[in-house]
Amino acid sequence: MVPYKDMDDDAVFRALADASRRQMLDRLHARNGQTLGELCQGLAMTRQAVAKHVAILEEANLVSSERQGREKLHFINPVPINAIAQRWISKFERQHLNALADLKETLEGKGRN
Amino acid sequence: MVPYKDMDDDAVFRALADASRRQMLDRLHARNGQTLGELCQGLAMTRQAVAKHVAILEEANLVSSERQGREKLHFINPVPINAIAQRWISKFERQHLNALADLKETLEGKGRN
DNA sequence: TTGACATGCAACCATTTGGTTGCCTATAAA
DNA sequence: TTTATAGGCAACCAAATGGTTGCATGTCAA
Repeated sequence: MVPYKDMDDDAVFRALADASRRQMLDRLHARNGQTLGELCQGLAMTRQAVAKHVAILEEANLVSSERQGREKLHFINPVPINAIAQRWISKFERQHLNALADLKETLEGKGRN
Repeated sequence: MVPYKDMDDDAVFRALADASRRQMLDRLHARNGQTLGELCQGLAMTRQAVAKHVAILEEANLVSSERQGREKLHFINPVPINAIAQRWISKFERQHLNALADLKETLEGKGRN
């Protein structure tokens, strides 16, 4: 509803704070549309614990899901991560920004030669 | 000691999970080298609570500090945030990467004209 | 229809987290 | 040498977090 505010950031940052949840995002990134059962594999915890993590990822809008028959498919949503990277992290990222600026300047300089 | 591993990521992500700590980083970004007392101003919590947050930021290597007389000056360290942005978030950031690649290609194309 | 499978829901538990208060130490200033 | 200021340390507390177990529900297949 409300456009991106700091509260949304908070949910995303907190969702990303747990290594198991980051691993789930990794695995969804490797193969999108996995079921809850598939996400459970390789994680040393019960299915219910995984379901809770997934719920937190969904609340942060990092994962969306779709019920298909008796299965629930999960899809990663890169938008909130993008938003954080662009609006928050890039503030602290002088090196990257400067490197990009330098690259642009260098190449534009070449263009004018 | 050990180069950047996932355990380091974990400390950084968890340090970033708290809104008060992100605010402290914001404020250090706005003006570097603040004392503990200065960092306390405007935060609705005791100095001791702020000191704990600072300790967490220091353990995550996001902030370094230097004792100067009876004051302790705090400095933001952008390296871990850079590292996360580049190694972890950019994986999910197709748009940004593509935009950067496009820019590079465009400008290099100009250079060859 | 009956059984197996995928998921949901709720109660419960231990540990971590974010905060407090109280007191101590060190340095600067009067 | 007092006194005020900046910070450190430790005990304590409530709430959030990450996990469990037990059971219920919905759907596919034999």
